[in-house]
Amino acid sequence: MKSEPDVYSIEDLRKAGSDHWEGIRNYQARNFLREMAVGDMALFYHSNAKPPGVAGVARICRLAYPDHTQFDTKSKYFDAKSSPDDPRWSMVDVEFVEVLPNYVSLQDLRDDAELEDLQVLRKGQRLSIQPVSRAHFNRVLKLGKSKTPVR
DNA sequence: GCCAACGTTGGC
DNA sequence: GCCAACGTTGGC
Repeated sequence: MKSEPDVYSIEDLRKAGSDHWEGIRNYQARNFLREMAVGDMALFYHSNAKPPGVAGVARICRLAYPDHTQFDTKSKYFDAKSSPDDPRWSMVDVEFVEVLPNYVSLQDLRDDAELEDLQVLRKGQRLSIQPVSRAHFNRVLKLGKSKTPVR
C-alpha cells in the first residue's frame, strides 16, 4: 500500500495505532481493497519519498466499507458522481505492525534477484494498492530486518 | 521540474 | 466504440 510520507507516513500510523485508508480513486486499486481480508498483511510503501521504498508493515483490521470522503464536498476526494445508495469508493482500516529497522528502498528491491516479478518494479505501474505474493512479502520483510544486504 | 505511463473524459 | 485531449502518478 503506497502513501506519500509527507501526507501520511508509517510514523503517522504508528502514532495512530490504526487508521482508515482513504482516498483510493482508481477502480483497480479499489477492487484490491475489496478483496482484502481482516488479518491480511501489507507492506507500507513510501512513494514520492527520497528515496522511495518500503518503510514498514501494517495489518488489515476492517473489511472494505464506503469511503466517507467521497461524499464530503470539502474533501479533495469528493466525487459528485458517487451516491450514498451505491457508493463508488471503498476504504479499509489498517493497524500498525512495525517500522522496518532497515528501510528497503526501491533500489534495494530492484537489486534483489528474488523480487524480479514484484509488481511495483514493473515499468509504468502506478497503482497505489498492489497485491504481493507471500514469498515476495517474506523476502521484503527479510531485507527490512537485516542490517546488511541479504544476498 | 520533467516526462513516461496510464486512466478518464467526452465529442463524434 | 473510437480516440484525442487532458489529468494524475511517481521516479528521476
